[in-house]
Amino acid sequence: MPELPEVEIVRRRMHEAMACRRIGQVTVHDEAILEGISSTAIVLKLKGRSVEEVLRRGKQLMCVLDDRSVLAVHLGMTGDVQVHDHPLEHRHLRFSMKISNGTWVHFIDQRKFGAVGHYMSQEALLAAKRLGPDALAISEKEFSGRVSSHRKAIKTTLLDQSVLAGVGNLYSDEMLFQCRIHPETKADSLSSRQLKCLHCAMLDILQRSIENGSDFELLDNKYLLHDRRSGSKCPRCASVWTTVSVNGRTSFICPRCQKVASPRS
DNA sequence: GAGTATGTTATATG
DNA sequence: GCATATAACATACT
Repeated sequence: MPELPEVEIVRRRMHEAMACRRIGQVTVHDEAILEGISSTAIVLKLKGRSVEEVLRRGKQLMCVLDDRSVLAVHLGMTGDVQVHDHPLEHRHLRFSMKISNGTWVHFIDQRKFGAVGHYMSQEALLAAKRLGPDALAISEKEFSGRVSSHRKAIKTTLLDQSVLAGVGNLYSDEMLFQCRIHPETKADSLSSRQLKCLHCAMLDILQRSIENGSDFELLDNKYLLHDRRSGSKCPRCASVWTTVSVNGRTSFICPRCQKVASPRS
């Protein structure tokens, strides 16, 4: 589930549940999801602290505590955070916190690519993870500058969280489709018009997805994500989607609308 | 069994 | 050391 819009939805849920409240009991159900810290150590860091706010940079969630340190939560491929008024029995439950108003915040993650950690400050976290500017906050000028400074494929560049943070496999496909750019086009060969189009398409699809609760069925059918399945068709020219592997990730493209723009050298 | 999955990162290569 | 490419991580499903 989680690219920027899904993570933003989780952030709002966590902020609502935790902001201006105190963390009580902390339970690590599976130590494998902790990054660089032991169960006992993270419990000591969190228990009794109050949460000031829950922030997000790209796909990284950050609970800012009253000592300025940060509880970092990353959803990985299959992570989710649920708020309940009770403890939870769940096969994939990895981490839980009881909050001072009596609710519980539960981190669930089937595949365990997600992570929970603790950092001395937001800056320490952002530096350690080498996260670029957030995709919703980056200006067109900065987007164009950063993206076009790489010579690898545009798709790979958009997925590189140190270039900009938040875009994943599905949303990058959408942006490239909207702008009719082939995912293997070299990033540094894009025109300023194409870069501008990508920035615009990025904001559009990310914002729309947040508003829709990231339910792709609610998107207009001009979007690839509305029906991103093999066998279905490009809404512009009715060609059947093709898939191509870029950087080891499956990419959906329209074979007619998204031609390879740069000759391979 | 093979292939695939919305993410990140360690390791290899040039 | 840097930019880029690829494998690996854990688990479930088709």
